[in-house]
Amino acid sequence: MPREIAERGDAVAALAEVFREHGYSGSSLARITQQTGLGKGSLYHFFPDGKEEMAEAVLEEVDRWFSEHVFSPLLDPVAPGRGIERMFETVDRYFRSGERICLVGVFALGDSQSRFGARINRYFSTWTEALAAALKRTGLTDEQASETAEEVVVGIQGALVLARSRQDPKIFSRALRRLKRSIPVSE
Amino acid sequence: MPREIAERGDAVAALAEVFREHGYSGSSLARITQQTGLGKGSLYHFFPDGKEEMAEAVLEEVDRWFSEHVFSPLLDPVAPGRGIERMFETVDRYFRSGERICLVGVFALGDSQSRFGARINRYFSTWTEALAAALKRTGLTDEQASETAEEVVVGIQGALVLARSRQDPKIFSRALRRLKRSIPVSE
DNA sequence: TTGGTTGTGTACTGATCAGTACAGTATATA
DNA sequence: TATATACTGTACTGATCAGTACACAACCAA
Repeated sequence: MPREIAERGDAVAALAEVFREHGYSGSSLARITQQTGLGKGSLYHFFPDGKEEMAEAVLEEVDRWFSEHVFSPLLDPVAPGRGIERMFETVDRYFRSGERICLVGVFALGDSQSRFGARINRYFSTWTEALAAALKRTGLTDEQASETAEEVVVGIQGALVLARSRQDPKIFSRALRRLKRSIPVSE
Repeated sequence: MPREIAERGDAVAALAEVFREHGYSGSSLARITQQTGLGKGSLYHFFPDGKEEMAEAVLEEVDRWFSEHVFSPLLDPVAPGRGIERMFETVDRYFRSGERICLVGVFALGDSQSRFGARINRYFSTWTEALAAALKRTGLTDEQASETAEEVVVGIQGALVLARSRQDPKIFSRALRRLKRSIPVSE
C-alpha cells in the first residue's frame, strides 16, 4: 500500500517533466513511456482514464506544491513582507533561475487550454490574489495591491516565455530583480 | 500567376489562426483542412513539404508583418518617441486588446520550440533590440535602454499568457498601460 | 506456503496521423 | 478555341495515436 502511493507520486513528477517539455498534445504515450520509464501497464494502472487523467494529476500536484510553498507563505498574517520575499526565492528555485518553464503556462497557450481551462484560470487567480493580499497588508491600497500583484505574475510568466525563446535564463533573473524592485519596501 | 500569390497569402493567414489556437502538434491536417476550408490537394500544392513548411510560412509572415509595422517605425531615426508610441498602438490592435495570443509565444512554449527555435529567438531578439535602439535615442543609456526594452517585451508576452489563462483581455490592456508609464517620456 | 492485492510487459484494437498519387477542373493567355 | 499551368478533391499508404485485455510478476499478510 505505501509502495503504491510512493510510486504514483514518482510517476506524477516524471509526467510533469514530459508535459512541461512537449505540451499536452506533443506528449504521446510512446514518448511518455520512454521518458518516464513506465510501461503502459503501469501508467493505465495509476491513471485509468489515460492521458487526460495524467495531465490532471500533474496540474493537481503543481497546485498543491504552489499552495504549500508559495501561496501559504503569502497568506501568513504576521509577515507579509517576508512572505513576498520568500515567494521570489521559491519561484526562482522552482523555475531553476529561468531554465525551466511553467507547465501551467504551457497548457494555457496550447490546445489544452480548452480542456484544463478552469484549473489554469484558478492557478493564476489564486497566485495573483494571494500576492495582492500580502501587498495590501504591507500598506498598499486595494488598487495598488491588485495592480502590482498582476504586474509581478505577468512579469514572471513573460520572463519564462522569453528566457525559453531566447535560450537565455538570465532574462528571467533580470526580470525577477526588476519586479522585486517595483514593490514598495516595507516591514 | 497573381492568383497564386493572393491565394497562398490567404492560406497563410488562415493557417496562422489554426496554429495560434491549437499550437503546432495540436494542429492536425484534418483540423487544418476543416478550419481553413482548403483541401489537402491545395495545401500540399502551396506547401509541398507539408505541415512544417506551413508553419515556417506562417512564422515568416509574422516576421514580415512585425518588421513592417513594428520594428521599422522603431528604427525610424527621426522620431524614436513616436515610433514607441506607435508600437504600443499597433501591438494593442494586433493582439486585439488581449483577445488574441502571440503565435511565436505559443510555438516557443510548445514542442515546436526545438523545430523553430532559431526563428523564435530571432523574432524576440529583433523586437527587443529595435525597441532598445529607439529608447536609446530618446536619451537613455545603453543599459537603461536594454533593460527597459526587455521589460516591455516580457510584459507584453506575460500579459498575453495571463489574459488567455484567465480569459480576461483587460489584463493585457492594464499591462500595456503600466508598460507605457514605465517608459521615460520624451520628445 | 498460500491467497489476494498491487503492479507491469506485451500484444492487440480501431482511429487518426502526415503525406502521396493522380485524375480532374478552373483559368489565363494566345 | 486550344493548350499550358494553376489549382483541388479523393482515395489511398504506412506510421503512429490513445486505449484495452490479460497473463504474469512482485509483494505482503495470514
